[in-house]
Amino acid sequence: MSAPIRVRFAPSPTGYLHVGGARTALFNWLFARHHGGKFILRIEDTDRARHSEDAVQIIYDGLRWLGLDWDEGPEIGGDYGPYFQSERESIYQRYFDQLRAGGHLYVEDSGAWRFRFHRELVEVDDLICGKITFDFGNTEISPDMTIRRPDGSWIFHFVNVVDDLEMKITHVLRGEDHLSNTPKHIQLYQALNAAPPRFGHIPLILNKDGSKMSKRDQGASITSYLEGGYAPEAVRNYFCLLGWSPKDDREIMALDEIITRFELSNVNRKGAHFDIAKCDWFNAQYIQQMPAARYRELAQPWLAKAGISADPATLDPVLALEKMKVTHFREVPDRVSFFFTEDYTYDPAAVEKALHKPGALDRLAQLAECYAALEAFDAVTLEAKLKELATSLSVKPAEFIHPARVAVSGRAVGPSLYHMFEVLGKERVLARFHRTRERFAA
RNA sequence: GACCCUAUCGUCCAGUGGCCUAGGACACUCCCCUUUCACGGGAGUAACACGGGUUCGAAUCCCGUUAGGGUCACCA
Repeated sequence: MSAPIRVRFAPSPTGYLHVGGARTALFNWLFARHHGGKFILRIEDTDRARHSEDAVQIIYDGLRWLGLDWDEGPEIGGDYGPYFQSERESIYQRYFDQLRAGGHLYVEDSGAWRFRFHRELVEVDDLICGKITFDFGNTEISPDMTIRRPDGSWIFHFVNVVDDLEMKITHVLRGEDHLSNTPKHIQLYQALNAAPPRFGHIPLILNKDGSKMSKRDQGASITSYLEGGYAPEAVRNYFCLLGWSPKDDREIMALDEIITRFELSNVNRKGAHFDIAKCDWFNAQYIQQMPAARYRELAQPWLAKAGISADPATLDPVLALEKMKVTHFREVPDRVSFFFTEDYTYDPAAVEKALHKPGALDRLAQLAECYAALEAFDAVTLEAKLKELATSLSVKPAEFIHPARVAVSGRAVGPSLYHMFEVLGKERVLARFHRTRERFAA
């Protein structure tokens, strides 16, 4: 309890960051932040052939996008580096020699080094799963494990333990897939005359149907969220609730509240099935509640990609119009594109239904005339005037509304008509009415 | 195959022996709001895997079965 808490996320640079890995990183980060401890990032690149700059970058990008800043690790430094296993050769050699001197190792004919595992009962006191006893007493196959290949390179189990030891990791929070390896890791610590850290195994994330989540499955890769138009705060909130619960019915929670309430004892032991629909709901909720500046910030890259750029004063009123309807930021450009060009396209079905109706173009002319006389051009006035006009001509407001919507946006669906008018402004609205009448006359 | 973990609505969670004719959320259906599309509000469908115990009483404790997952690599 007295030693400062140190946890780590130790991914292998495989070219993508799996949602399960990200969630493991998140829980480690939450645990560290909750206890005022350190969160360390270590890159496990012993398999040198697979190491690439891009692969490492994907990990950094994913973690940073989720807001998981590391206190020690690549690009940050720290007192226990280097933080790439490929650069820790001399450390491994030292521990290897210690193990060898202690008589814990033997060589195979191939030249591979194996660690001699004691065939006994090993108890793991897991922070999440509780006390678990592994019986290696009468197992048929050898529990011994290779720790070094004939070519001198190191195997995961060994370097992982050595690094956790060297980096003074106090709590190892990792995926449940490592639970069965834990007794072996514990024996490695014992052979090294070191006290093992505390372990906590987090249940895995599966597909919604319960199958294992692989790279291609929807939502499996963190990159897919960056590219899918998600707000990181929303995705992070959803991930927090995958396997952890505050034990009341709160779901949308500020990060501070989650940090305060995050306890390992509240982490579930059951594997979670991933549901992208709920993740989408979180995203929509966050977007709805988002301040205009943040909303603009997240929408801007998507707008830029669609060739739309404008200053905040112009952008914000337009963006506000559709904010309540957006689920993913990628939808934004299409929803607002007609505000930024006079060359917007007309949806044929909408034209057929609203403009090719007998008298539709006349309604447009009448409404234009009415609006042209207006001083104020705000939504409230616009609505009142349109309804007044309809009443005076004894027609339904819809007779005006539908043609006007298509005239001004080219589509049958969109923002509230009057607010759309207001944002567009009198001049552009009247011009669009006029242009539409000319274009679809006769 | 051996060892280990798990088991409440389709999904995520609540429930730690009586407050449970099992609660919330997503999704789905219907209604209201809205002369667009959404948001929002309301209602509804829907679960304690099975079998034995323990107990006055079990979703909650124990055992077994079944099912799912994981590990047994010179992958991490």
